[in-house]
This record gives sequence, C-alpha cells and structure tokens, in this order.
Amino acid sequence: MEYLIGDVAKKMNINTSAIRFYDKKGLLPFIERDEAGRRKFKQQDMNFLEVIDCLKKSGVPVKDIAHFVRLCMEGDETLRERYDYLNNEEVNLEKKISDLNDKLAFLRFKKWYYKTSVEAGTEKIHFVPGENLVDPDTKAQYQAELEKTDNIHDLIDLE
Amino acid sequence: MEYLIGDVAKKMNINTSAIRFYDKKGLLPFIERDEAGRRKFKQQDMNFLEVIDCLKKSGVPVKDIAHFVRLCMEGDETLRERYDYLNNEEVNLEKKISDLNDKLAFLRFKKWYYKTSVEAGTEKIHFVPGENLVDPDTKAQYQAELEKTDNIHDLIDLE
DNA sequence: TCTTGACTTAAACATTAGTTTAAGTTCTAA
DNA sequence: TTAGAACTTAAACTAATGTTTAAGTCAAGA
Repeated sequence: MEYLIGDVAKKMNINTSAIRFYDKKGLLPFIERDEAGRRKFKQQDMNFLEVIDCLKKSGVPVKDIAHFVRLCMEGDETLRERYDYLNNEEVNLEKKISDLNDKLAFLRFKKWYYKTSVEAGTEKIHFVPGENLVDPDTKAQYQAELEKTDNIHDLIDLE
Repeated sequence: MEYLIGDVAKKMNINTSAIRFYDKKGLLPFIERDEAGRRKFKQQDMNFLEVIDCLKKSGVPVKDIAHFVRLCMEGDETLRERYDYLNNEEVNLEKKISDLNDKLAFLRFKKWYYKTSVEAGTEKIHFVPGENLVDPDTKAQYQAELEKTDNIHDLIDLE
C-alpha cells in the first residue's frame, strides 16, 4: 500500500509541486524514498497529510505546522505539547469563525440595503434628506426588521 | 466632520500606509483632498471604509473590492449589479464558514486523540497492535463518544 | 531499444498584500 | 520663526505561498 507523489496529489487534490514545497518546508520529514529516489507515501503518511491539510485550510502558516510536525516526530514525550498546540489552534479557529459570522451579518445588512434600493429604484431612500449621506438609522431599521423575521432570506433576498 | 488619514487609521485600526495602498489600488476613488493635497475623509467615506474592511476581512481580494467600488461610483444604474455582487460574496462566505466548521470538527477529533493519548501516557493506544499506524476505527470511536456527550468539551478538554 | 510519462532537483518567477524608505511639503505650537 | 509631527509620493523591499522552468533520472510498455 504505497503511493507515489502523483497518486497523493490526486487523492488529496493538491498539486505535486505544492507537496514538494511542503516537503522542503519541513512538513513531511517522515516520507521515505524508493531506490530511484522517489517519495513513497504510506497509509500513516496519508493520515498525516490529512492533519496538515486541515491545519493549512484553517489558515495556520506553514512554519507553525512544521513546528507541530517536529513535535510529532519526537515521540510520546511531546504528547502534551501537541495537545496544547491543537487546543490553541482550536481557540484561533473558533475566533476566526466567529469573526467571519460577524462579517456575514454585516454583508447581509448591506444586501438588505441594496435589495430595498433596487426595489425603490434608487439608493436615495436610505439617504439623509437633502444630503448624499446614508442615514445613520438605516442599520437600526434593518435590525428591527430582522427581529420580526424568522427567516433572514425573506428579508434580504431579491425575487 | 472631516478626518485626516491618521485619524482614520486609528479609528479603523489600519496602518496609514495600508490606507494609501488601498487608495492606489482603486478602493477609495471618492476621497477628496484639502488645499495641501492631504486626503480628507468624510462620514460617508468612513461608511464606505467599513464595507471595504468587511469585504477584506471576509477574504475578498483587493481587485474584486475595487470592482464593487467602481460600481458604487456609477450611481443607481448599478444597484442590481451591486446586490448580485454582495449576494455572491454572501454565498462565498457561507461556504467558507461551513468549511472552517468542518476543519474545527476535525481539529477537535485530533484534540480528543491527544487528550486520550496524554491520559494513557502514550499514543500507542490508538495504533493497530504491532504496527506504527493509527487504527482506522479511531475516528468511529470518537464519533460514538461524541454522540453520547452533550458538551463536546467534556470529551476533548484536558484537566 | 526507444519513447513516454512520472519522477527528481535547484532556481527563477508570480501573486497578494502590504511595509519601509527616501525625499519632500505643510501645519501647529512654542 | 523654527522644530517637530503629520502628511505627500514613488519606488524598493518583505513575506508567504506556491508555480514554473530547466535539466536530468528512471521504469514500463510497444
């Protein structure tokens, strides 16, 4: 059950050159080579790649992942350190998701702003009369409408 | 009610050079200058910056934001286009958050893996007997435990 | 045996998103 | 009126994350 870099690339949906790049950066110190010098990936290597891919997609920089990988190579003495590392990344990721949810809420407010503008034919319905400035109460208006709705898409989706 | 670039930087918690960079990239075509050539930011400019900042933090590339800004400069004719743009970014962001939630779930599985390893004093408790390979059933075990728990942190947090 | 495709490396290149630097201008306050 | 802080620009620089290229090795099938 061994794979060459091309198989792995297909399986994990990563470019082969990206895998080589990760290797160079110290993310794959466990990979062995065959007689021809080609990387041979075993099942446990694939498991590892899955973790690396997860951390990458969570936004963890390559350097930090390399640190975690080093810990993994050092055996049971670093188990606690590895737990702490993942615990910390869990916190980071929770914060990131929470921040993105805030951005999503704001984006939806702007969607509502444009939905209502499209329906009115002009953005001016949200302006302070006589000025070229959005009424500061607009957001509060939206919030009020939002509380009356149980499906946000009724409020912000057009058509 | 006008602000100089330094005030804006403080208010929005961005570097002044970042603001100048955004300006150069076409994100702030509406900014006027005073007699001395200094950028003067008005309230509506701040509102705009808030939208830009939201898009940025949602991971939208500067180039794409510039496109949205151009539409905004073109008046009511582009209202629908702007709505569609935000609608599309909403979908992107929802997908992104959903993906990150998947990564969080995986990270928590690995945290459980290390919590139980730390408690056992060795990672070997998860290995296939005799081999240096994680038991493929490990994840299913975790899933089973997860279903029995109503607070995930009881399951994955150490101490 | 020869060709084709997959692998190898090091090094150059690309992109995104800024930051830093250098040189200069202008406002404010002592 | 002069020092210092805040602004201006263009251009060079940085960092992260790969991708591309060039030159070469190797294995498997016609």
